[in-house]
Amino acid sequence: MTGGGVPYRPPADVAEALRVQEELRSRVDLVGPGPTAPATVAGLDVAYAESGDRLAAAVTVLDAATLAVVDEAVSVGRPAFDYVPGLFAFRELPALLAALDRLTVRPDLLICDGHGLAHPRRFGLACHLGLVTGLPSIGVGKTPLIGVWDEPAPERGAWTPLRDGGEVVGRVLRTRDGVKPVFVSVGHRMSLENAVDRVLASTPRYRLPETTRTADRLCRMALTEDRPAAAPTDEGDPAASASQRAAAPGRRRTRTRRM
DNA sequence: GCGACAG
DNA sequence: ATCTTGTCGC
Repeated sequence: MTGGGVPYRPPADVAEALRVQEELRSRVDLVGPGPTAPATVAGLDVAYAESGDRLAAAVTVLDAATLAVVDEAVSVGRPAFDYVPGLFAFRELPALLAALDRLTVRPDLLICDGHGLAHPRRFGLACHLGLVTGLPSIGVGKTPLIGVWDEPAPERGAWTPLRDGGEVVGRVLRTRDGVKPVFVSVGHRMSLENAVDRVLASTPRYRLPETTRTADRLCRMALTEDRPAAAPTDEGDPAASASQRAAAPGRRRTRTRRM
């Protein structure tokens, strides 16, 4: 599933990570325009354990028309890099790529949980993921990383340009009446206009795209199901036995793999 | 120099 | 990201 793009190279330190971004940024396709009527759309998200030393990455593939989940995969592992704003992708990419590798279908579009072009070096997670997979990708951030903008009108579909250093790097988009807007930017092989259309098409009811929501639920569940055995509990404690039941490694229809 | 800073 | 209590609204 990962094939088709540039090989992923894990950086050893911050200096190397910065070099990788500077080198790859020019290879991003900012023309697109990308699929206008994709058959499938994938959502990607990562959940962390409280300790912060474990994470689960999930990919869900949805029928773009019905938004029903048609495929999904998870990968459990450890953060691959320290969290540094701007270098965030190196932390989650290995796990996300492992999950993508386990899909049985190659999605037509990737909707990422994080920014694309709206990044200090114009190479956020969505760009990196698009380039490595070779797939069209969009970045949808819940909070800003860079840029200035005006508040969009309160109606769903309203937007204002997100600007940084004199250039438009994305759009601040209202996906639902009266809710906090999201930050949409191009990842790879997509036009900004089409990216916004695809985000709205995958956001029929809630603030975030259904793709992101299904992936979010999946990785959270994987983190719980794959957790080490719980400490001994009292026999008659209903709450304790309930939590054990939930954490018990039972049925698992999703392809999960430890990294 | 000081603060901000995707998840 | 994750930890958190209540609260407002459909």
